[in-house]
Amino acid sequence: MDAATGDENTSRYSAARYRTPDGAPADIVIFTIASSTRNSAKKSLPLRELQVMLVERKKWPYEGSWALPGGFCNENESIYECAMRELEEETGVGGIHLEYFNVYSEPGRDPRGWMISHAFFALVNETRLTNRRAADDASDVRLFPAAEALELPLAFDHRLILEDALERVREKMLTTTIARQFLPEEFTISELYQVIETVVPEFEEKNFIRKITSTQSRKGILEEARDGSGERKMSNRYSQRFAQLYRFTDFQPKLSIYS
Amino acid sequence: MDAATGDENTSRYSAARYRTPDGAPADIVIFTIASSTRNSAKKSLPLRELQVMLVERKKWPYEGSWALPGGFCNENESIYECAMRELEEETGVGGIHLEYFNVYSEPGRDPRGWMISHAFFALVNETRLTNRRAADDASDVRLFPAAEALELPLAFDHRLILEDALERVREKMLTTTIARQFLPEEFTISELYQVIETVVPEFEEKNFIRKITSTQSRKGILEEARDGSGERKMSNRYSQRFAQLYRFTDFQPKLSIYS
DNA sequence: ATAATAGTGTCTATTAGACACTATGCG
DNA sequence: CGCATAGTGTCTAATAGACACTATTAT
Repeated sequence: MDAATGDENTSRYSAARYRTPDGAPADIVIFTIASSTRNSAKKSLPLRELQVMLVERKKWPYEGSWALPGGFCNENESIYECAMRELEEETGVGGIHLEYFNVYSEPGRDPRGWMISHAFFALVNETRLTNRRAADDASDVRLFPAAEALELPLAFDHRLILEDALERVREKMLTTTIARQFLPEEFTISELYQVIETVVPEFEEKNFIRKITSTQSRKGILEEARDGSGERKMSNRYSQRFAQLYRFTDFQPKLSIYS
Repeated sequence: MDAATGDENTSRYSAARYRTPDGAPADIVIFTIASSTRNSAKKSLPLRELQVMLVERKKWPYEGSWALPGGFCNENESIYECAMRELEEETGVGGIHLEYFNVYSEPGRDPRGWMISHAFFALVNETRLTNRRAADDASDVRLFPAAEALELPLAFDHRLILEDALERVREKMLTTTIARQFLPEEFTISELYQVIETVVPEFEEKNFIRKITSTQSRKGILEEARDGSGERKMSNRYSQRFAQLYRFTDFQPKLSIYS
């Protein structure tokens, strides 16, 4: 029941009579995939690495530590709006895939008081981040390789939050089409494969092209990119031979263990 | 960043300087499947119905309305512990599958003030609820058919929470083995099918027995129940002919759209 | 020619999916 | 016998999965 207990003698609830939380922060785990071109003689696929955005704290507590971006919710906004606002304020990134995934409420998790934190994750194409970072040159905001971030002494319970976010993103990567968040509108099968592999290292599908293109049950999620005159669009960005470009459809497959 | 903005002049954060939430409630959506025997001449499968537990509010606000069970979090417990405690206090049910699924924070959702509510769902075998309800005869706690509950003028935004919970449970029913929460340890394929159907009305698998028993990719989740001497256990609870009993294994299949 | 990626041919065992059929046991 | 559930036979088309093979093209 959405009511406090123990106020038998009055008809009206008053928050003043109870110990209430000292704040409702949102923390945001921003993932991106950084690409770096291999210096090989021939054209080749870039090296890709999963990275996460951290900010350096300027104040007590955890002054000087790296932390997830985030901030406190105001009374006139929802937690989701709070997360969007803070993301925009701290990274300049807006209008992106932002997903709520967990609450963190262990007593003592924040030395400032009783703070129940709400965690979101976001997947951002690296171009949107690099542009922004170049713009305001914020030296206290940095991208870290995910593996490296997990080794840092992060502020609060942000290491736990990051671990949970990673687990969730890996699951989502395989069960939904969020891979599109890391990819351009049109992409090659190799790029898609690489993105999945970058987020989920144990992912392996031999004959991936076969499955993705010719399997009845899966092919609904992708379609061949075509130009105005209906010709199939190709790219030789990463290879000598031209490769078919694909795009995600709006179809979201429903998975079931009872198939 | 997990810190409030605008306190440049002090090194220490103080919650007293900010507007803070007036409470952090947890709301719990308790689902059960009620079985009722059909009065037919022969043995037959029971009728099953998805039900949800509601409590009648005794106080302002929404006095007299039906609401989800729940209550306020204390400073010395996590939201999860709060939900477990409230569930135990209000229904006597403990040690069950309880899962966090969303936060509700729209400004104005609670007339008592700024309340950010945390929603859990629980799946409970009906025997655990009927026993309990018989015990304390709480007339202000009732099970409603899910469809009926959605038509009631529920307190707060509990209708929205219930809708979201239903959606989540339906998804989970098809992608995880939570069906086990509604079933006895050992069950027949028909029972399993019926449970899935009850929660997800559009579920339909012809040849369900075939798939569940002989499909390589799916058969890992179930195993035949056997007695001490290795004989296969059968049941004629619902039919003249004996049916094989099954049990869930500990295997949780990993689903993927890229299969 | 070679590197690096893109894509095809071909084979076998397994699966999906349909639908009709048999099995059980009791009132 | 007929009811209600349990389960099998049999067929076809589709699929998975492996592996070797060919294709493309700038350097």
